[in-house]
Amino acid sequence: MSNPFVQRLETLSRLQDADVQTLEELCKSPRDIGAKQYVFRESSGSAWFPVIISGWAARHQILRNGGRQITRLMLPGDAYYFDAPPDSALREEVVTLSACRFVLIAHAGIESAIKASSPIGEAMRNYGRMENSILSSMVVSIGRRDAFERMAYLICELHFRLGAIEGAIQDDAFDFPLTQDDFADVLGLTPVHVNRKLQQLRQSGIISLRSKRMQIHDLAQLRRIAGFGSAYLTQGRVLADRSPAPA
Amino acid sequence: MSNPFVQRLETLSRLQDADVQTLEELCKSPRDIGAKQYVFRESSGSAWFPVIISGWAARHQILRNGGRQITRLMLPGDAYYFDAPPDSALREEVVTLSACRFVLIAHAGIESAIKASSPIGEAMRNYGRMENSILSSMVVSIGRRDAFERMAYLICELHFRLGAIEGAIQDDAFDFPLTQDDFADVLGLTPVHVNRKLQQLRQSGIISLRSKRMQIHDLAQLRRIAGFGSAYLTQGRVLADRSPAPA
DNA sequence: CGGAACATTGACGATAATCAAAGCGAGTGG
DNA sequence: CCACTCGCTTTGATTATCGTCAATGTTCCG
Repeated sequence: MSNPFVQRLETLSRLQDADVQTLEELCKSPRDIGAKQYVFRESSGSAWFPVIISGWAARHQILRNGGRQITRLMLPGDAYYFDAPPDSALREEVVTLSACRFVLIAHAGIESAIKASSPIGEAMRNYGRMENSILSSMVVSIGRRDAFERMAYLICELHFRLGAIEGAIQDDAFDFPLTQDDFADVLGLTPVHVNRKLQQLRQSGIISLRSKRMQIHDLAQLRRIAGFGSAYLTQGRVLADRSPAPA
Repeated sequence: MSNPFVQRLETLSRLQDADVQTLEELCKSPRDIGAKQYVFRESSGSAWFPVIISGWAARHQILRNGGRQITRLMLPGDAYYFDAPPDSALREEVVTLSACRFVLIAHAGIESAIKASSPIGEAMRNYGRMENSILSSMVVSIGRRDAFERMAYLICELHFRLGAIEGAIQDDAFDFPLTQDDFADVLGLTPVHVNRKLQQLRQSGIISLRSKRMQIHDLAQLRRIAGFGSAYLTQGRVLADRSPAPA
């Protein structure tokens, strides 16, 4: 089985064999770690960034009042490359949500790889685009979808993202290591509310979730509920047209 | 007055004079456009990306039910470079919120600039980092802060971002072209609720806002309310330590 | 002056949070 | 092997933040 991070970058840009070689080189000496461990924190400095090889992790922020918001679920092949710049006050942590295997890649290492090969640079920029677009969709979900739709959306997103990872999905079922507390912290809800909405999804026969295994029974309906894959573009005119925007 | 986009990139990486030259070249022939106009939409294709030179714009998504969520306020110097990849179902639009001047930069143009000069590539990656970190903080705000704190946070963020743009802030006051409807669509609230929380901020003497001009009277308190600039790192152990995470 | 867009206010309703307790299940130690 | 425990899930009762609906006011502009 090949490295999911390298595999990911291959889908994001047309890499040469030499590029793949270089990247594989950067990913050797992986480490294993249990659930609920910190992979990356302030004390790690910013000389390396983590890449998840297997298992799930999350970026999160903790607030004064003890509130916690997960800003990004990290699946195999995901990196914390586009973290806040070193001088930023905002620095997120990376925690494992299940047992994980990960590597730390030196920023210097990837920098010189980028300098040496522009497809790698392009792949990293495209990776950034992807992250950005996921983050945007989270903003939309949390900002404008109710709890039920939001949960449906996240499940759709995970199903979609895992689909790109070989062996992660079998017959619309996949491992789902999140506790309901974690789930709540992704969705911006309370665990209690998550529990209730989860029941609702189960009782509708759309999914089942038992012992950390998510089975989607009715993907089409799940997507309909979530409004997944259908960002609606407003009716309107093209660039620099001075007509008023639609209501 | 120099180009705010080039200026921005200069702060993000150590550019050579030649780099600045190249970038200025890419930014010639700006266009002017009124408020509530589309700067970028599906029909524009993805050959160019817009950069705001003056005025405010926004990236947003529209949902089936008519809901709208702004995912990013774009201030002078902001680009829509890190948009969703061309094959993504998710494509956001860019609308102006005030009269704007902007340029369209060809992706091909910036690509070759990046190929020719690695500091430009680094600057663009750092720009992506910045976007990413703002998006993350939006997720945290919308997910875990109540309406009052959230509004305070956004004002702090804008004050901070505008501070990097020369001439944008005078004595903690700045132009604020958003209607309460726009404001609501950034915050994930209803206009009515925005109105009420705005009153609350005004009556506390912390800000005033009249005729599209925001004046911050008590920045320190605003930041306290928002929890701005204080991402709390959890207590815990360093990398790959197998000790349990704190509760 | 008239109109349209925007802001404000009030009454009411609904979604989600809070508080609290009980149930379940997997791993541990006696 | 069974009781125990700890973490997680489930349920109920209550509260509150925020949304909805609707009307009135205000400002800006042609």
